[in-house]
Amino acid sequence: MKRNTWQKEAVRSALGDAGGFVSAQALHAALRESGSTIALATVYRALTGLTDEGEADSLQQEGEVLYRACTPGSHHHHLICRRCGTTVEIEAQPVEEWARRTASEHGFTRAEHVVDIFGVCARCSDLADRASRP
Amino acid sequence: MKRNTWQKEAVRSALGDAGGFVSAQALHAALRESGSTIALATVYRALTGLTDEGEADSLQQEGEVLYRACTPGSHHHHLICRRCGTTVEIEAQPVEEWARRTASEHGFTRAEHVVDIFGVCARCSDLADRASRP
DNA sequence: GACTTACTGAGAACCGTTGTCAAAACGATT
DNA sequence: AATCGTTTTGACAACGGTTCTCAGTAAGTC
Repeated sequence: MKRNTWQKEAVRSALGDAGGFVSAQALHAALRESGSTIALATVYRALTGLTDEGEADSLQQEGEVLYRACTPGSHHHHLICRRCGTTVEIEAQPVEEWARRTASEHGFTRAEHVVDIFGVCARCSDLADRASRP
Repeated sequence: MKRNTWQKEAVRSALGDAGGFVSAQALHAALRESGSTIALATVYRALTGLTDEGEADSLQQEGEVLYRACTPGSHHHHLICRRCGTTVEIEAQPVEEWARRTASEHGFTRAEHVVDIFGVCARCSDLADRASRP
């Protein structure tokens, strides 16, 4: 039987607070920072659980996996700031259809797709501009 | 000055032969299999070089990086078989535009996107069907 | 409160990848 | 063809993120 522990709740909550995509290690550091004694392995386990249950999305970037609290049960994609990790959830029916059509046109079955946009958000763009042109 | 070695050529050629996305380790194994004495580190270095020069595309899957020989200088996406790695290059102008528009609508700049479709190709589907219903 | 058993913490282990450095070899030059 | 400066290679160590192991802890049940 599945049990509820303060550790799982702490990870869920910290992931929510993060607002964007964060690594397991960053999340662990943040939790320790705020006084928690949670172990790194537990953070990994909790994140895996959340992802399996559809409460979190994950993506790989530069050799590490990033996690984010996501609207459960909804299929969506992400617009992610490369600088600060801030993320916007996007739905795009036309892209869904395009993906399905493209796959079946080539005889592919059981198709899933990865559609993510990486950029620099308005706030980080501003900061960068001000830094380079003072 | 950049030099040409048989090792680089061997990697380029093996990557071409692979036909789909393969890992550095798999490529190294294949090369050794066919009698080459090339070192693993060299395969990694060659693949990094090819990717930098736009002769290969790469993507991350399950904690490892996969490489593929690609049409140089063309922006395209991939339709990849989860079973055998076979890959089809796809161009999709509407998706490009959608990505650009979505990013700018949310104030994001310097946007790049990742758009890949994973599925099971016709041949692998056939094989799976035959295996389960003999 | 006692019991069962899932979960946690600490560290070792794992695995893909990158760094190090002496030896090899490419390519320009003579 | 022999020499030379420099790039590249190969073998292995090191690295970093993630997973495994296992004894100890604690959630939920009776």
